[in-house]
Amino acid sequence: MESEPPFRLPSDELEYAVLSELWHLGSASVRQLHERLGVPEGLVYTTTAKVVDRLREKGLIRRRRKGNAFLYQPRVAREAVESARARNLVTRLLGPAPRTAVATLVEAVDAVDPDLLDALEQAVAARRRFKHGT
Amino acid sequence: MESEPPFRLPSDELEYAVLSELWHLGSASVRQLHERLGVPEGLVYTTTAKVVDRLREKGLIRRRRKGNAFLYQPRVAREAVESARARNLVTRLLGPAPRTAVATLVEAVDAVDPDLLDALEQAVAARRRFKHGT
DNA sequence: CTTATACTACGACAAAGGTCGTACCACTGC
DNA sequence: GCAGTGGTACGACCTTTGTCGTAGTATAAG
Repeated sequence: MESEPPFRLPSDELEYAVLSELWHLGSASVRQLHERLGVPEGLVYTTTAKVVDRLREKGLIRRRRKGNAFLYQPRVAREAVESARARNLVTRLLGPAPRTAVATLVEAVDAVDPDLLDALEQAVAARRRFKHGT
Repeated sequence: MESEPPFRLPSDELEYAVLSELWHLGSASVRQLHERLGVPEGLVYTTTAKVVDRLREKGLIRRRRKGNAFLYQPRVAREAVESARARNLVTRLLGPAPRTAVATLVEAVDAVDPDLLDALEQAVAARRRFKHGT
């Protein structure tokens, strides 16, 4: 049993990237976020600002004034959002044939980075230990 | 090296579900697809038809006349699309900290169905054998 | 106080997908 | 041939996200 999370998931890449950056930095202005994410992506300042704004609408971040600007910081735990996100993606992937899908998943992980096969194995083992230890 | 796939990925749930059903059935009319997917979802017939239409626009399925209606069938291999889809999702999930993300991924899989931990482990082993054998 | 500068607020538009509704076409039975 | 039934075509609307542009606001410099 588990109640619904009190936030709306950041739906796509840019939103998620901004939120991630905020988790990383702890707190940041739109300017900072823009320099780190918007500029490399060739975006205009107000685009970044808009995304930040929408994250705020979703209750994922909060802000406080700092001089003429605002400083933003996450309002939700990284772990909570990432778990939800992962479950979301995994649920989509696993369909009516989970075992086949799992194989495809492993191949995909391997394709992205072969070293992750080890990480995957270790993570499974760790998860097992965790479950037995509880 | 690998060239881009000659199709646009089915982006979201319903589109993907319809395509999956087509893979399953081999070939089907809109009516059949609607009975299997649209009706359970409480959708109207033309909604299903529209989705089928868009899949055709994307080159994912083709059709031939059958009486007054059409029969549709997949135009792309299930494996190809599913691999691309899996890589897509995995790429999103793994970010700047892949190892952490892998752990989150494993937890998500376990959360969806504990039995899949075994499947995951086996898939990793199978993947290893496959790589070494090649 | 005035002006330049940086920042915010917010409206606008495009693309995708989901969802319908309507209008039109084809076959079937009389 | 003509009506009825079922199928297709397609336009329309809504929501979400990415993307800007513009206008207004607050601060800092002189």
